[in-house]
Amino acid sequence: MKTTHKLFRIIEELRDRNGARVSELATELELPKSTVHRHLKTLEEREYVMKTGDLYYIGSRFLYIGMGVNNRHEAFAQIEPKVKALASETDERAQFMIEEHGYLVYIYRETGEHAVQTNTQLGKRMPIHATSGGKAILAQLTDDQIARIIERHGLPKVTENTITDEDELYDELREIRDEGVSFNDQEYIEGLRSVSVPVIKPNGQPLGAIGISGPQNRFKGEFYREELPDKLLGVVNEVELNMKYQ
Amino acid sequence: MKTTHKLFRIIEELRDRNGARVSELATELELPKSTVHRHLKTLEEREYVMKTGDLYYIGSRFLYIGMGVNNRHEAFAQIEPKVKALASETDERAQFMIEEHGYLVYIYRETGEHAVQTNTQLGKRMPIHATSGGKAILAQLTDDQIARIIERHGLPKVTENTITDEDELYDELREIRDEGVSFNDQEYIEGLRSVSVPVIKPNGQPLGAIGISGPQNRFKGEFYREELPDKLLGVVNEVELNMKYQ
DNA sequence: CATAAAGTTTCACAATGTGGAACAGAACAC
DNA sequence: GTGTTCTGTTCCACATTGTGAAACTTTATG
Repeated sequence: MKTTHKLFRIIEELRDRNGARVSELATELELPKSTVHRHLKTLEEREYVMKTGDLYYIGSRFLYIGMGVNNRHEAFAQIEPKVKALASETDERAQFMIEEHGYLVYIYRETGEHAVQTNTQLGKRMPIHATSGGKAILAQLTDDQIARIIERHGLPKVTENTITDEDELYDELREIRDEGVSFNDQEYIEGLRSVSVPVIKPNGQPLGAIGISGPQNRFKGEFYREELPDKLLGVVNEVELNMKYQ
Repeated sequence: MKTTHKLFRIIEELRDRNGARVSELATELELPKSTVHRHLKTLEEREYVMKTGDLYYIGSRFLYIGMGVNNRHEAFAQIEPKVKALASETDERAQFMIEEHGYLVYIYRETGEHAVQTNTQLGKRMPIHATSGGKAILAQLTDDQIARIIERHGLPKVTENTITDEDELYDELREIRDEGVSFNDQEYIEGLRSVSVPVIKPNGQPLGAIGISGPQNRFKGEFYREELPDKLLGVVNEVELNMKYQ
């Protein structure tokens, strides 16, 4: 459907700017002004876009639709407060992530008070093999499913530590499956480490992962290898039990 | 654009369910199965929708687009941590709201630890005349702008206390303009009170409002009438100064 | 194993979106 | 003030694109 593809190209371009004018979008997307104008007008009519003067902005209607991801599973509702609690207990960044279309996506994210930070990253996609949450989820999938994701996205190198070898990845996933915990040692950002634990549905399929991330100078030794994993395993265990017997 | 309208009807219906099948949407929206199917397939191709089995779900791509509202103004970035701080200081619910298409919309919302609550309401629209934030923003608009909003949405009664009379509303708005603070005494939900202060851009136009809400048994006396307004005015003043001299 | 109900594919048709061009309005320079 | 050059907006003939009934396939149900 070409009309729909054009529509989303416009929406995506609009999202990444802070306010855009018709002709700006038209030249950028190589579409006639009249076409862009018609699409924006329809979006405005539906209240998915806001216009002030000649500038168009993404409307909060998208935020409302986006919050619909919380309807995907009842367990999401109980996970959010648990993520908040983790963040305030550890004063580090805690997050809940899911896999979607072969990416890792942030659904909730909370940072301890001492490093207050924005929610801006919600909905952001990450390369699944370069994150602890992503590996935690991958480890719960069948070899077939894993292979399909690798085929689709490859194993692009992000930092020196990123796992780019397929066999190495499978080895690590086996380890994660055994331990129940996934670590990330600067595989996505230099100096950043993280721990994640997969949340598994009663049917055995992964729902997502809960994780904590922080700088390598704090994330080391027993705290990193024992304390944080234990904390996460406790929380996830609680979530999984509630899913079974609610 | 009929295609786009159909598309968003499908998206909106999908958002309000937890997982929907093609025929379910088709009968609900009175559209042929094949049409719904084609739209969903395009959405899935663009990764705006997720399919597991025969169930379709809203994809996190919408969340990503929705977070684009934060690009609307640089000041949003500094407001979020301030809202968090307000929530943890008061242990009540603090929020940042804007006006859009004549509605009041939640952009950030944080609740103190003792009443941990979800973000689910982000992007939700409220009747502008029945909220303290809405009235705070309205008070900053011209009579013309106010009239246009009232004409569009009316002044529907939500509770016994809702302002449904136009003159009464204008009186209250004048008072808010004088005091710089807006109160809501159970005009939207019985037993719920709130205080809001408008955030005004250097050009005199309102950016939005920051507010705190809570139950009437705690929100009374000096705390409600003096302490909370003072706290909010302090925060908003800081934000407004930063906007001027950044 | 038969029946029903769902998802998917197909295709002829026309309704719908397209985009060039013309028009209107604002900003700017001279 | 006037001409120029940007915008955004409107128009319309055209054909491309989306439509939906029907056929087909797959999955669930009795």
